[in-house]
Amino acid sequence: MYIEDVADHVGEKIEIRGWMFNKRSSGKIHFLQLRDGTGFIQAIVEKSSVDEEIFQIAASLRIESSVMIEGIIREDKRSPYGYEMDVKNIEVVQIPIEDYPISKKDHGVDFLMTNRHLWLRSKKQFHILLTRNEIIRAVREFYNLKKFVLVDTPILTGSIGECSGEVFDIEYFDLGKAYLAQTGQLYLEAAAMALGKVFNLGPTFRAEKSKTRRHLTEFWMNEAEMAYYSSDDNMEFQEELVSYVVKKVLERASDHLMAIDRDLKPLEKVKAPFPRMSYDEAIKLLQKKDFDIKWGDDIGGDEETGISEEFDKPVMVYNYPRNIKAFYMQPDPSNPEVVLCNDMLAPEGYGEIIGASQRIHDPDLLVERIKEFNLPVESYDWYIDLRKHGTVPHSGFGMGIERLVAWICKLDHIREAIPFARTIYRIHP
RNA sequence: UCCACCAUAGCUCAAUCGGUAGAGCAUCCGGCUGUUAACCGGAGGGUUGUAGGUUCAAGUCCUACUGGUGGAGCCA
Repeated sequence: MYIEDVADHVGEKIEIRGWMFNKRSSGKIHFLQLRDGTGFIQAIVEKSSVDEEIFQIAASLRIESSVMIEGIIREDKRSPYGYEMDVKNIEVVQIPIEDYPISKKDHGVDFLMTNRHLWLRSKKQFHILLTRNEIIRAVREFYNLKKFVLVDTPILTGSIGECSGEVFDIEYFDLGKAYLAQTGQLYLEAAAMALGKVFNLGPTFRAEKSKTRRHLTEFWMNEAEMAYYSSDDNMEFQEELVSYVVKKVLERASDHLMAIDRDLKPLEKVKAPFPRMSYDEAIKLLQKKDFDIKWGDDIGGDEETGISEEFDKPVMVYNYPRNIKAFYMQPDPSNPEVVLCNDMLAPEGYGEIIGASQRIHDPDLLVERIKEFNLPVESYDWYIDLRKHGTVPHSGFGMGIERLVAWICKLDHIREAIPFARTIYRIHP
């Protein structure tokens, strides 16, 4: 029997198997706070209504004792959970052999991350992880609904993906260096030519020495690639995806969000269509707001916030200068200085959650651009080859799962959006 | 890689101008039949990150190092 189901068993004697995360005692009564992974409940042990032996066992329980407790479920308005259990029997699995390091008072970031394996048991982390679970479920659901095919892209790669940032490398038998994937995009482009509309969802790795609340060295990304999609089709699809995910999370996880004091009102406004703003317009807006920025500069974190605070929905900034974007992005036919791309900026200061573009489909242009970026043409042989066999315009994007979770849960830092965060100076636990 | 900040009890923090190291929580003992980070009384718990320097005297000032945190660049 799980705690989430107790409402259906009022008046019955049931057994809960879990952990005691807190205890309060008053000499002749113990209040045991229990957790079993599905919820929380308070179990009452009264000296006058149980055997002396059971009462003594309750007295001996320490924080995080693992227990199997039998009792009768009762509705009770005094309980924050609405239900309580009158204990009849306690079977101890283990009484902890060391003090539990995570106390009821505040802790620092360093200490909590060092104890991440235990920190996961805390209430806030419980609610965040269950919300993450619903977010990922909704993402997968949306792609299935839209008849996309899941294509799992490799994590070990030979050539370097975007060749932008730093990569992790490892020795790969007699073949020299292999690299941990920074993106599955190139592989999804190949798959889109076979299957039309494809997506992936998996870990990606960036060895950049970023130390901010928005960066991890290992993070989960959802990427999609659609044959015959223009940049406009791409943007329309992204706003549908994000609207769907937020809607489903509100349906299925609003209890978790409220438990961590997430105000639901801003999320309820997240419905397609989203506002769109060209890079040109964004620069003008930022200049009007006294940012020190000119046409051709990239839009940084503070600037992103400057733009997104103008709207109460995610905003899509499109068509950036070609020089500050990746080599594979399709130039705008009406203005070759910009490329057909877009970033989606989440509201409430959370910044970029999606990076997207239409990809170059012309083989000659692609080679030209690879050379322009001083990249080794040889390592892109199969990528270029795709353009020689029935090439078509196509578009796609990557969405950062942890950034999505951080925004939806309104977290201060992305490290709480993933069970075991990998940051530049931390790989343990 | 660069910039800024932090390091004192198991945890979170205090310690005035450089002058004998403190509190809450946790732990242990005792009390309490409705507690909600329970509460009340008592006890134990310290080479102030490491190494050097200035000084009659350093947790406090200076230098280096180590570890951590936030940010820039880069990105999801």
